[in-house]
Amino acid sequence: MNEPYDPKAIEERWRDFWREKGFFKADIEDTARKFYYLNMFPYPSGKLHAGHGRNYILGDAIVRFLIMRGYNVLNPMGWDAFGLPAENAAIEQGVHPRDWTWRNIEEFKRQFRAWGVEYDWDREIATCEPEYYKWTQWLFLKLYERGLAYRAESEVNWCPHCDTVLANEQVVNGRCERCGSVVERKKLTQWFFKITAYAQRLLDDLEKLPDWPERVKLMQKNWIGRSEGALVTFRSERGDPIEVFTTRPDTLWGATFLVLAPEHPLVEKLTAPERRAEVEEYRRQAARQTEVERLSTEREKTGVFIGAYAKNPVNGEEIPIWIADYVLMGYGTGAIMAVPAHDERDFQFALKFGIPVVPVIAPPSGVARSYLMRGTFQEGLKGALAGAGFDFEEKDGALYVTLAEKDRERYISLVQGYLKPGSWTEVVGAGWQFVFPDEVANVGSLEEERAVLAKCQELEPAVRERRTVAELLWGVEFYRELLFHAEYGEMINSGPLTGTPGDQAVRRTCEWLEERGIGRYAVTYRLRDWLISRQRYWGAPIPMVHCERCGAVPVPEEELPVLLPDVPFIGKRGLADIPEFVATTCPRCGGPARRDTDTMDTFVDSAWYYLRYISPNDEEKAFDSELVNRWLPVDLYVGGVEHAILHLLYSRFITKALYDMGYLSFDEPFKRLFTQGMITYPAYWCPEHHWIPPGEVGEGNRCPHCGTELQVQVLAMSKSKKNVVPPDELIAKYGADTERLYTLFMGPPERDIEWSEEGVRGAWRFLSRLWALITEQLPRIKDVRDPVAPEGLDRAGEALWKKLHLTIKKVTEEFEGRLGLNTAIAALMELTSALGEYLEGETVDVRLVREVVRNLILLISPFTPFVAEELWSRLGEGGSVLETPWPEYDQRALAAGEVEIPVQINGKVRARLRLPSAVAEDEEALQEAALADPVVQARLAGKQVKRVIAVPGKLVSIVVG
RNA sequence: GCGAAGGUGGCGGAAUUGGCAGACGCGCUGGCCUUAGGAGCCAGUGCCUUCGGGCGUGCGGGUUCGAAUCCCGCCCUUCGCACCA
Repeated sequence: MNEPYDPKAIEERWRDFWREKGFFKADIEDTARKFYYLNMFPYPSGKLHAGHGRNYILGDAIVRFLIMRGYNVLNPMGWDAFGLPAENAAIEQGVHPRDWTWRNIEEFKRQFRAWGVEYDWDREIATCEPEYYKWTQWLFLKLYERGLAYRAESEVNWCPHCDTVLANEQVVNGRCERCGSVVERKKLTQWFFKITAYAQRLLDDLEKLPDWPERVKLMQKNWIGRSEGALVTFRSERGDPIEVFTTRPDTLWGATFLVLAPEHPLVEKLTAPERRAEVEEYRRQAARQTEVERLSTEREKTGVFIGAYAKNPVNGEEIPIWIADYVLMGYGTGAIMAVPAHDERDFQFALKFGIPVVPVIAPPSGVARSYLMRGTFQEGLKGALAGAGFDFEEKDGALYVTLAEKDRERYISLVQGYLKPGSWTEVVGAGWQFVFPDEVANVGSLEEERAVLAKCQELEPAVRERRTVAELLWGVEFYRELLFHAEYGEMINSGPLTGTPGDQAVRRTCEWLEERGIGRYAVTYRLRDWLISRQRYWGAPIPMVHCERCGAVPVPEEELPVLLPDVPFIGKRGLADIPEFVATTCPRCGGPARRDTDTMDTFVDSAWYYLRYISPNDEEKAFDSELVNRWLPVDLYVGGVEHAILHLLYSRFITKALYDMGYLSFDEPFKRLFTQGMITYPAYWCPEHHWIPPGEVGEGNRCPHCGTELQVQVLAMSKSKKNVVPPDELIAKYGADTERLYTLFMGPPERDIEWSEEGVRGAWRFLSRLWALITEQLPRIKDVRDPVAPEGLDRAGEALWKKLHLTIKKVTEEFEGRLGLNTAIAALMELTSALGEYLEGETVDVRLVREVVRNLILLISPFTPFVAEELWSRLGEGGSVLETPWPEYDQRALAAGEVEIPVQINGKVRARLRLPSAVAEDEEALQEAALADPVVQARLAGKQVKRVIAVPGKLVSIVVG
């Protein structure tokens, strides 16, 4: 028996080989055939687990492929090294965050080496080093110079546990993304980056990114949240302008109240004295509320009337002003016009607080309804309705009429004649009309609404407690679904614009408003400015000084970096707890001043790091524009979807800002983006002992500590949930190649997939088989050097030869295209099996065996580089696989030989023909061959052939009667 | 609620200008080897079957010689956003 496959014996031999040979070093000056491959750099938080492999092993395989294809590959790695966990560890364990961080970095590097994952380590960067964050600070100053960094007081998201503010993006469902605490709202003076100035370009330029996943682009699009509409100025009774934003200016005539956000600055000024106490109370309550409470969707609307009125500029109506927390200060103008007839939220609010509703848009359905209460009409109406062709139902003596809008007038005049004195009915559809025996009244304005209500109440005591017409109609179930709709439609009850069709309504109204100077077309975005201040120690200090005389003064560029003070103790307030850091002198006037004690959000560090890799040791500038412009945009950027919004949007923003400043000649940093899925694994939860490592779980899913039955969930591997598989153990048991192979084989790389120990063994078995097969053949193929051509081969040989070349094609195309490396590996497994079968045949051509073995080794080397190098060196061709060109497939393999053609009869496969490809590719010959086949003939006996469809190279389909 | 992606054997998944459904791997079954095996090797493995064949890609329709793939209508799952005016 041959030497068994023993990864321990072979892997260590190659671990330093590639590095020593310099295969992964990019030639930075030569961009003729450059490829910038980039993995999102990690936060060094502890140890790598098998789940991380999804990203790094994939990247390593791609890079090895590219190197063999002859690319000059730039493939750097670094550390997103600032951040809260380092600081927390420091506070808990008394170690300096830098020491903690570097210890983790060393561990990560050891694990990369064990995996055979290689980088150009000369370009390593760590964002926590002064040599790096000096330039993060430089970036801040550049943005400040351009007016893109500013300081403002604002309501911020405050995490009480982390003692710091959070960006909107770091608040998930009202909770801190990191620790899960409920986020509070607090007013603080903070630094912001003006990303909103780039909102439109960030949105438009998504079009320039055809090689990004649609999903990611859509998420960014939603996040930016552009909406078009109009800004319209209402006026208070005293003439204060109140600007509102609306996407539905066509509903302006239906505005029956205004709502301001509780924090709106005008509230103070406008509130009537007698309403003040209640308004103040509501505002206090709103401020106290957490995001979670405020955002809970189920919540009933709340709000208070502030005792003031505003004039609707389009029709002069006086409408009440309310405050309510469903209006957000941070979006639009913080004030809305409420059109209850055409906005669901406004409708709920109006119904609850008894505010009138006036319909101003006809529903596109063109359907109207009318309800006739029992006893309100004379006998004979039913017959008349039926005779006139109206549709109605009768229930308990009441009539429910459904009519088309065009029949409205006809219906009204008919029904009016049958109403008993003192009764009425309504027609609810495109507008609401009340039909009395003596008149027809429309609800087309607030005035008319009052009049109709008054008349009804006079006639019918039972409706006297109804506050509005809407409330009255709401009492009739039959009308409810027609009282509010949010669709576009013909404008009604809208003064001069009445009759404007729905598809022109918004545009025409905007024009009309602009002509009169009442309002104008406007666009708003959901995107807010990027809050970058953090009250923490372990981050890049914001390079600003606060001087009593000069105000906020930037630290001069030549004084950078503003170093983090080297202190043994870190307080919870970060730099603000370190007096010797705070005290400084003003760079402008020389007087006493205080340093800004905020550090920057770590997303700032990672928003530009891909530029630094080009010249990581440059002491003169952040990056070398000339070289950066040649190497970027990054050709392929690979990372997790969790960064789809934050990191990627910020990086795009910073790139555009630097482009505008003239530092860059491109304005999108990442040409192609690939988001790999996560590896999941069962996680076990004990209510008392929390997360239990899967290895410790007892019989029947019991907690090893208390015996409680555990809850099992399949979740992304993560240290915090204790459901990780450590690579060290896998490598000790199976070797790194097996882990690499399984990681890439388990499924398409973009999908989330559950880790399986059995699957790992499958990969191991395959490698063992491959090893045995090749080492057995080595003695007889080692010295063979003659090339092989398909012509001289027998049938089995030709089939294998063909398989080889189809495999080369398949693997190459997966690497170059969609990265479905799982199917590439499947193809390599097939080729291996085919080789095994060939070797068991009668005649064996050693030239062909050598050719297959040689290419098999090369093709599999990106996946399993250790075993590939080992076998390659034993094959005796010399050199490394990494300096051997990637195999090219032979075109002839696509055409040569015989093919199998299925024959369908009435849609079912009834025969398979083996035909020379020349016949299979010729439509007529193919058809003839199919009809001549004995199996087919037997099937067709006694039946009439109606039609024959021969698809060259594919199949033959016969239709019989 | 809005938006997107997806639904294929016992499991992960293959197959997309419409052309042999289930590649490859796991698991399972049987056999071999072994003192033993949670190792390895070989064979089988979509379901049903009266062994002719029939049925099968979430469900129901449709287009087509032919549909996992295209069209219409539902159901379910996952993800993102969520009072955004």
